[in-house]
Amino acid sequence: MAKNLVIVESPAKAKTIEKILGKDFEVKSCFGHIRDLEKDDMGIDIANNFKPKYVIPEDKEKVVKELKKLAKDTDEVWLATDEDREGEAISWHLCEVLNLDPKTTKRIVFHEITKPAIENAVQHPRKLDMDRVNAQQARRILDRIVGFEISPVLWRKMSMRNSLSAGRVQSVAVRLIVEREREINNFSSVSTFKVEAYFTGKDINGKSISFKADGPGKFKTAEDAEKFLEQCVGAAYTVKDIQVKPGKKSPAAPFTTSTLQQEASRKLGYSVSKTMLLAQKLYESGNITYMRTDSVNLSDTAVSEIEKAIKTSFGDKYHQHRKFKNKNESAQEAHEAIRPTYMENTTVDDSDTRKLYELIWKRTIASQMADAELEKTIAKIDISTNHEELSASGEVLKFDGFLKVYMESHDDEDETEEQEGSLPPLAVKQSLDLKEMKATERFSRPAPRYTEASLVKKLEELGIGRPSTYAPTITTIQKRNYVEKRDKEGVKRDFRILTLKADKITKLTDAENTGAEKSKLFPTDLGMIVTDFLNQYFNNVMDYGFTAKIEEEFDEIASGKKVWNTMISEFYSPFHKDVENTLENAERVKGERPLGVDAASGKPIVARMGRYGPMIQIGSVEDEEKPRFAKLKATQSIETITMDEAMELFKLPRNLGQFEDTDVIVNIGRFGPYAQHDKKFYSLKKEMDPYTVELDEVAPLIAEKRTAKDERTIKIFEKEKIQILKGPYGPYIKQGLKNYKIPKEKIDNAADLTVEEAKAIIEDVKANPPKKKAPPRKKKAE
DNA sequence: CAGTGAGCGAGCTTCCGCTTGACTT
Repeated sequence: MAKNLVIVESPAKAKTIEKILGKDFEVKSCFGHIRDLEKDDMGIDIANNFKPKYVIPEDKEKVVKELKKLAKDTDEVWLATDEDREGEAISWHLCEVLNLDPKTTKRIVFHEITKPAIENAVQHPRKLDMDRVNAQQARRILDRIVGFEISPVLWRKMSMRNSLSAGRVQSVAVRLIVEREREINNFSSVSTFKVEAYFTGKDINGKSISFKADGPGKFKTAEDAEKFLEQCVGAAYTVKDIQVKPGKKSPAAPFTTSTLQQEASRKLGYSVSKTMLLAQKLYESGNITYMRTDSVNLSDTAVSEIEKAIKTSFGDKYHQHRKFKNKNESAQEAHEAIRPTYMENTTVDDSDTRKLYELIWKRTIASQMADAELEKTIAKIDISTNHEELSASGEVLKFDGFLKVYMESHDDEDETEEQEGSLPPLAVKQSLDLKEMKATERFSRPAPRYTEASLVKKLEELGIGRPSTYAPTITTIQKRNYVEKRDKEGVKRDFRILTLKADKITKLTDAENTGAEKSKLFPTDLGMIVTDFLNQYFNNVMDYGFTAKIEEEFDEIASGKKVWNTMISEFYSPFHKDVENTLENAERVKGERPLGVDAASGKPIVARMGRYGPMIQIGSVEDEEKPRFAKLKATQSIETITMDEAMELFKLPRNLGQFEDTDVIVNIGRFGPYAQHDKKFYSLKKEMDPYTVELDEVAPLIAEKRTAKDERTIKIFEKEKIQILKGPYGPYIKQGLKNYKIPKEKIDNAADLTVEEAKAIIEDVKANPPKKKAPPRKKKAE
């Protein structure tokens, strides 16, 4: 039994630290928080000054039991959880649960897992900081109050009440997406004409050259652009002036959780959850430092390792020592930036995580490298026939510096113009030959829809959410069906081009695809309706500055200037009044939008939310005739659907005619578009539009799927309703709607199974059901 | 697997942050 027990949050960290501290220290992990507010009845005694009721969650009982035992048998317990607010609270909960005296128990902290940092921490223990703990309790209690008081209001006031939720973080995240969508819907694009001139000639060395110059600003109309081109007819062009300016680019800071998620999304196309999963793997295998961090700081040991790596691989002049500071004030900096543990490992063996690792390696090494040096040249070109001038610019890289390994991407990358190339060497007063001059119509664009990663960036800027919650928050708002990630097809748009060539102007119209988006976040109708409701009744909590404001108060609690229950009480009184007022006065929300009157029946048509999602309704339930209903397509929304689009929806179900003497009927069901034939259902392929698809497309699909089904079937025992089927994990047994796993020893000759054997397997599985994730529910209705 | 759409109301849902598991039907 070791004399000292050190408790940290992460088990991977525990292993590393144990090696550093040696045999007198046993290092264990508590796996994050070990207690939380009780789930029933808020877990807060509001009348008793918001006294929290803490319980140990079921999945933490085991680790708590183990820690209790170890703590009892050891001379001294050291609390080494993270230094931030949450970490301090975890230490306090450990005191409470392990019966340690918070006034005397040793509390140590370090921001990096290096030998000097840890040894230094052990030499300078402090005591638990109760002010900081109280700031965390206030944070936790406020979040519980907001979430658990508003969510039930939604259950009462929304006509669709399936597990709706609201919270300080998630509701604001949805609001951002809803408002961006409306901004895009209300955006009217303005077109301008941009002039580009293409020149040919000889450079100062007599070499043939060609380059491009930009026109004088943008023209508002085609007429203005044409007038300018007319003015250029017969003109001579001369280089009037050449300016050369030096420039430089600096590397970005090393990765935090948020910037890692953004770059992995832009450069590798990963979702934020995929990035975090892979980063976790790299962390557990000891390849990178902790991946949930808001710090851009690198340890001194890391900095000198990086320096060494740069100097040996690239040479001394590529190194530049840098110390980055956090822009974000809400950062709590309990850890280092995300970096490779060993810089000498330029890659990893595992193919899944390799790309992400190499990204981290490059970003880290670039952050300590020299600036890239540029030379920007701007040549002004005089037009003899008018007072305007053209300008050509070029950029030359004089010294690559950090660009040798890494270039940060930007969200609007595909929308910016192509990289500027170099400009050929020109002389002042040199004359140039115009090959052609073009005025091209360009359209202004609305702000782009959020990607998962750009939403994280925005949330971080607003100080909302933490590194450990970015990915789960994005999952939650999609799971609640407030937001969905999807692609959007572009639409064709015509644009005009005026060309001046050989002193003649020609006009033509071309077409481009515009507005196509990939993996963007769209609000659902539900998301919009819930957001509008919350904005109306809970504008304080929905305010983008709300979190920043309460964070200031948490800071005051942490520095001992404010008492936590006072802060919570000041928040609670007006908030709870809002809750009661809403329960009493708010109408039940249906999200109705009238579209007009049905020409055929004279009945009103509305778009609205139904129990199963957005739909169109013709007529009302009071009418003698039942109303007609149609479900909106996945890409349509109550807010933007037109009358024509709505009427189009009533064309389903469609009878396509007969195949093998039986009708083929196409419709959209719970699982998407399908065809029905001979009492069987066949999902339509993605590219098949149920509104236009024809029989000759669907019939082969039916035939094909039928044989596929046959191939999947190994054996059928008709009477017992037992099937032996081929699944993605190999053969399995199916009886009724339930599947049963075939034992390993019989799986190779599944085709030879007899009825009796199959029955025996089913009985076996029933008697010893496969273990499921322990469902902590009390009772569940079947 | 492939329907529904009102209102009634039993019985249910819900937050944010800290950490990893145990698993395929």
